Parts: sequence; structure tokens; C-alpha cells
Amino acid sequence: MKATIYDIAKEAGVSIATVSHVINGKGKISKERREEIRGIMARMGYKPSMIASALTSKKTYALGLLVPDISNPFFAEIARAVEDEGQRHGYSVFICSTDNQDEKVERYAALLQQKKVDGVIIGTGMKDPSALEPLLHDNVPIALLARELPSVNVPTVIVDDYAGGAAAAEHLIALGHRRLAVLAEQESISSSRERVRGFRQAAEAAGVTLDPALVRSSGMKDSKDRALELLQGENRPTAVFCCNDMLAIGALRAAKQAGLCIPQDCSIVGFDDTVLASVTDLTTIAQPIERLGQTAVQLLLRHIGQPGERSERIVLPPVLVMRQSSSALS
Amino acid sequence: MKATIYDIAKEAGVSIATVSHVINGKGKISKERREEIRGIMARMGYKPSMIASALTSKKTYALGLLVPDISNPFFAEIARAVEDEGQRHGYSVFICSTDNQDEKVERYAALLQQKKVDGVIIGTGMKDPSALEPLLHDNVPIALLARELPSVNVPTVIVDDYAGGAAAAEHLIALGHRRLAVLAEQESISSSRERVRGFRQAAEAAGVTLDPALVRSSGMKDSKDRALELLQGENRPTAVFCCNDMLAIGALRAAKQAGLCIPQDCSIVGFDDTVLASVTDLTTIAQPIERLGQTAVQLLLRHIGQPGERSERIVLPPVLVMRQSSSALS
DNA sequence: CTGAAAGCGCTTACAG
DNA sequence: CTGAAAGCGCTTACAG
Repeated sequence: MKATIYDIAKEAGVSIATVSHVINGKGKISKERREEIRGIMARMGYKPSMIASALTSKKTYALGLLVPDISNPFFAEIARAVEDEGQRHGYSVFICSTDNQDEKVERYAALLQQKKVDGVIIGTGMKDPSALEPLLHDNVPIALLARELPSVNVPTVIVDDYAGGAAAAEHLIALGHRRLAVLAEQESISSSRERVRGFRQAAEAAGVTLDPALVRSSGMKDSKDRALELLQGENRPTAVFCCNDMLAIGALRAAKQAGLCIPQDCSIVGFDDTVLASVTDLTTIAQPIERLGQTAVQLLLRHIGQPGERSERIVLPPVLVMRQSSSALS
Repeated sequence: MKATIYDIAKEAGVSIATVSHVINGKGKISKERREEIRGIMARMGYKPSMIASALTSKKTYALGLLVPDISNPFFAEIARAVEDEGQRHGYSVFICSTDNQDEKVERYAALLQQKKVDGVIIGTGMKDPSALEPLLHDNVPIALLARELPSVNVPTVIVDDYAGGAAAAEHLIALGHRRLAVLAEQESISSSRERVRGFRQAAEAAGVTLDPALVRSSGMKDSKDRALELLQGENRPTAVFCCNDMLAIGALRAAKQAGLCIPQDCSIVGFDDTVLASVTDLTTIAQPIERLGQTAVQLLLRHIGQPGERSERIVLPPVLVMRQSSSALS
């Protein structure tokens, strides 16, 4: 059957402690012995069981990644960055899609605790932070990615959503737009609220007040319908700021259905800069997705290393990416 | 500190064996005792360590998922389906992006073996199947998803790539197109070869022969350039079949750059039907992505359950999805 | 219906 | 430089 540390020890005529030492590069082992044991391990195709070592060493080298939906391109790109950065440090990652449902968050939280992951990156929203209770209860290290949770003091990496919203407003106003609409995510998502707030403030700073009738919230599914309402009303906007690329694509399709040409009849700006934006030639506020993922892993691992430390909070700047969906007011 | 099975046993005044039995619903425990122990576990927030139980029971309830790139929408959607179906059966999944590099395949294969996952779904290509050696060596159950590996006898789920290619050809020919081009993936990818083969055969069956100069292979990055070569040559095609949606989007952008209108000047058909296709209004051959993921998990779990059994091979039918990127020859 | 004991495959003081 | 032994937190025959 599969070789164990005992098989190697017997084959080498040493104790399992010695084999363990050469595996982990600990203790002082004579060079010849080390080489010999290494050779035997290689020859027998032996790799130590991480389950057994985790039981004693309390390290599983596994992380959990909670996101709303791994099939959403934004989170898929985040996941890739997290995977790569984790891998670089020897960690594997479990994917956990929550659909933003507290019940799923809690189920995964309990599961990850039972699996004894070394840490969890939380990139999902939730109504009630107590869904994380199973993690908190056992002091499982966590880090927040693109989310804020004011109630808990944990390492966090976000982009400056407020500045991103403001950048969108400034871009559209510079293009001459004055009648601005906003397609936001659900009210409960703080990043979306911040984007809208930044957009509104920057608009007002330029002397433009948002018409409350032109500010709507929308889920992923009904974005096209919500956008249609905006675009078909009388006195329709000349520009729409959407709080993520998916919503912006809903707006693009609504515009098409309403017979409007983009950008001539209406400018549209998204947020995130996922592959969806590049593929649809959407002007958007880019999040540094790769750095978000990398930074979250780094913060988490640092936190695992020194649990006492005060939690860091890193804010990354968003960047306007101009493409074909926005243009000067005609 | 964190409660263990000993704490629960002591609190309840019973042996750990009894606690273990109520956890696993095994043995005969008096109803009152069971209820009492359940209560104590709940009160102390106790959940058994899956690491410890894995060491004895040999079940980690973890699966590995090997894909080329989790940030590619096709595989992100696959991952979601695998995650959900796994979750339904109590399994968590590790994401493993290989970039189609044998070296990464092998590294992940070794890692997953060390982590003692209960099985691995392989949805990535590789030049040399021996990259899977670490898995094969320890008899880790595997299942193939949207890939074939003739050398090993393992459960497999694929879509009928040949039929999909043929469907694309029939669609274009029915629209009156005769001068057909193909943008394929690298030659080494069997699914791509099959799609091209099906396309070619169906075309020939309709009396249309492919011009070798109009059949090109391309990576993800240079798809636009490859498509431009096709579209800018003299005697350009009136329709292009692309072996996946990403390539088709490259073609879409190439067409735009070349000043061609889609679909009036050139029809384009993709493959996969990821979110990218719906978002760009691309006519495409749809793979049943969700069913692919579900089926792979089911085959794998069945294989885990009865290792002796002969491996199943399930072929799912693709479906033509007509959108705005193809139309009758004008 | 319940418990004592061995064992899963490692790591880690500790002793020599 | 190397080994004996305890322990990590469970499960599983086996005995009663």
C-alpha cells in the first residue's frame, strides 16, 4: 500500500523521528544520512500525509475563500489571484460561493472551521455578521476583501470606492453630461453605497444634482429591466453610471432594446474592469483585481503569523479606463 | 480553548466512543443520552475536527478541480457547478489552475495527493499524461471533464465536440455561406480538433471544401491577430467558426478593427456559450456547462464508492444558440 | 446500550 | 547526531 513514514524509517534503518527531521529540515542530521533518506523517499514515491502532519502541527496549509459567486467574472479573477498568491506561500484554497445568503455564509463558516483551514478570506457580503460566528468562535484568522465589516477588527483590503464613484462623475461631467443616472447594487452592499456617494458628491461639486428618480438599485438578473426604466422614462439621462460591469452590460442591452446608440445617445460607465468590460468595450472604473487578491492573502498570512498585531487596512486606488461606451455629449 | 471530543465526553459523563457514536449516528445509543449529548455539543459550540476524523476514516470530503484557468469564464462556470454538486454531497473543492502547463499539473497532482483529497476532477489538458503520476501512483480516484485521455481508463464526461462543430457548419451553410474560415485552439487540444473535424465533415457533406489557408490555430492572447489575418487577406471568408467564445470575441474585435460589420459583412460563431457570448450577443454552440460539472462530480463520487466498476463515459449534446453575430449571406 | 484500547501518520520536546 | 515516547482528536472493532 501507500508508504508511510514508518516504511521509510524501516527501509533506512532509522527512527521515524529522524525521517521527520529530514522531511522538515529540522534538527541536525548527518549529510550522508539525509541524502540516503531523501533517496529512499524519492525511490518509494513517498510524500508525507498533510492530514497527519496537520493533526499535530495545527497547520493545514489550506485557506477558505468566500465570494458571492465564483462564476461571476469579477470573483473568478479575484479567485485566480488568491489562488496564485496562496500557492506561492504553500497554501491551497477552497472555493465557497455564498450567493450573498447568510445561511450559506454560516454553513461554509462552520465547514471551514471543521476543516481547520489556516485562514479565511471574506469577499462576500452578508446581512448579519454573526453568520461568521463559527469562525470567530474558534479564532480562525480572517481577512476582508473588497468588503468592510465595521463591527469586527480584521485586516482589510478595499479599493477606494468613493474615489471611484467620483472619478466616474468627473469623467462624465468633463464630457459635458449633466443629466446623470445611477444603477446601483442592493442598498445593503457598502461598496455600492460608497460608489454612489462619491459619484453624487463629485457631481454636486460640479454643480450637478442627481435626480432621485434616476437613481435605482438592481440585482444581477433584473439590471436590464431597471436600466430600461431609466432609459425609457421621459427626460431620460444622457449618461448612466453603473456600480459594476454586469449592471453596465444590462444597461448596454437595455439601450439596444430601447433603440439607443451607445455612446452617441447615451454614455455608460461601469465599475470593476473585468473581462466583460474589455469584451464589450465598456468604459469603466478599474479595480486592481490582481493586487486585491494578492494583498488579501498577504494580510491574512501576516495575521496568521502574528495574531496579536493590530489589523491593517489597505486602500487601493481605482483607475478610469476609457473605452467606447462613453463620449462627449452631442 | 477549542472543545474536543474529550471535553464533551467528560461533560456528559460518558466515553469518547459514545460521543463519537452520536456524532456519526452509529451504534445504539439510548434516546435520552443522545439528546443530552447533542445538547452539550450545541451548547459548547463543538464541531468535530475533520482533520482528526480524516486520519482514521480515510475520508477528507475534499475534492480537487484541475482547470486551465479559473478566471476563464468557461471554467469559472464549471467550477460553480462542481462546487454546488460537491457541496450537495458534503464535499468541498480545491481550485487548481494549471495554465495548461504540465509542470503545474504535476505540482498540483502531488499536492492533492498529500492533502489526501477523496478524488480529483481533471478539466485541464496536458502534453504528457504522466503529469498525473502522483495521483495514479496512490490510486486517487479521478474523473475527466471535457477532456479525453485515451491512455487511462477513467470516468469521463464530455460534450459531443464533433456534433457541435458539425452544427456550426450546418448553421452557416443554411445561411448561404460557402467561404468558411476556422479559428481553432492549439493543435494539442483534442476537443478543438474534434470541433474542427466535425465542422469540416459537415461542410464537405454539403459540398463545401475548407480552404486550408482559412484554418488557423490561435492562443487566447493572439486570437485577434490571427482573426485579422483571416479577415484581411484577399478573398476573405464570409463566416468564421471559432472553437471557443474567447476566440470568437477576438474575431469580433478583429472585424471591428478591419471595419467590417457583424453580421452583415461576416458571420461569426463561437463555442461554449459562456456569459461572454450572451454579453456580446454571439451566436454560439452551447455546452451544457452546469450538467458537465454536475455529471463529473457524480461520476467521480460513484467511482469513489465502487472503485472496481468499469468507467463510464458520458457524452452530452451541444446546442446551437442563435444570436446576433450570424445572419444570411447578403 | 456503553466503554477500554488500539490505531491512523505524523511532530515535538526530551534524553542521551 | 539520533531515538523512545507521548500526543494530536478522532474511529472502530471488540468485549461486556
